[in-house]
Amino acid sequence: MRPPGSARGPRPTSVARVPGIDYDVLDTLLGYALRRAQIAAFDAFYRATAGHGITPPRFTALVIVGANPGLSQTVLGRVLGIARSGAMLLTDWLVRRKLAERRPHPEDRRSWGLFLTLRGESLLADLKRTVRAHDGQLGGTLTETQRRTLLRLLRQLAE
Amino acid sequence: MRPPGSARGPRPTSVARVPGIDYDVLDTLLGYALRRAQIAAFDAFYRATAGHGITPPRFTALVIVGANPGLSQTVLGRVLGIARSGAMLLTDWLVRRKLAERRPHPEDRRSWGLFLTLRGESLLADLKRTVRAHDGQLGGTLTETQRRTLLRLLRQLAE
DNA sequence: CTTGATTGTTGTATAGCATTACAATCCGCC
DNA sequence: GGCGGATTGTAATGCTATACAACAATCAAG
Repeated sequence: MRPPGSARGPRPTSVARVPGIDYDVLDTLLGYALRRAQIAAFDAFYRATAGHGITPPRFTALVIVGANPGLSQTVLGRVLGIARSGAMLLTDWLVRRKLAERRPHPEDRRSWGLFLTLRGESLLADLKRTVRAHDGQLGGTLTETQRRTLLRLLRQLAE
Repeated sequence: MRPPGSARGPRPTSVARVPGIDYDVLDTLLGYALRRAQIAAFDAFYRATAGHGITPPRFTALVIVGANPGLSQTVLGRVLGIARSGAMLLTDWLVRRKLAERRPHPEDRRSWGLFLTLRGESLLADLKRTVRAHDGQLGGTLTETQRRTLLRLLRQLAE
């Protein structure tokens, strides 16, 4: 049984193929291959951040706030592709964990500037290391060249 | 206002990069590139299936049932990587839309065999065409060779 | 025939969003 | 300088897609 408030994070979905099943057209679709690959990536991410309650959007938020101190919640939401209300909930979570803080924006009294706390900086540094390590292992069977090719093609795909 | 039961499907998340933002380490992570690419792929899928209320898992379910008639809900769940209860809800949706039906399994009175209806077969044929077309356009700027390379690398990544 | 596993089902809970509405504030224009 | 429209954060509400646990019916193995 899971204590409701504990840092647990989501459970990774299985990526294993079921033997004896015909996957038909799915095997020719980029979209489906992307989904499977992303499940594997999520699995690696989950292992890297186990126990911290960190999810991909939360990690992204930490990185973005860390690299762009003082940005507003609205901008954070746009970066993450979520609504303002969602960006606020996400920020609430970071603030509650004392990883980030809202400071009054010097030039706009409607908005906050977001900053990492020392604790946030430190956690982010740790996370960057482990996430990068697990992301590297992700292409376990991929050579460094293949990895770079994949990265380039993915980026090109997303325009 | 959305009529609750209408076929509407989820809204695609934006994939656009926000100018003036430093994405820091994210740009070196396969996991992040995968996420962005998948958003683009989902967008293409959404356009392909607009108005049918079809989501990726539903499409996958249609394809799998179509190519493996008579399979059970439990197996369908395993293929999709979801719990049995979820597979049941998904099946309920297909049955309600008269796209699939449950027939008593000849050898196991606990389970159902899943089959597409004629309507399901026909919709699936349509969907395969449009989804494949949009999936092809997905790599708009990708050459056919690049597309095949990407597919191969993605498959290798997911083992 | 009994014991343990499996299947579908139901009920309950949760996370993660969206949508809408609102007050405070900003900005451009008269 | 003041007014109207846009923008910001926030709150309230709701939905969707999942999970998990518990249950009866059924199967399978000894």
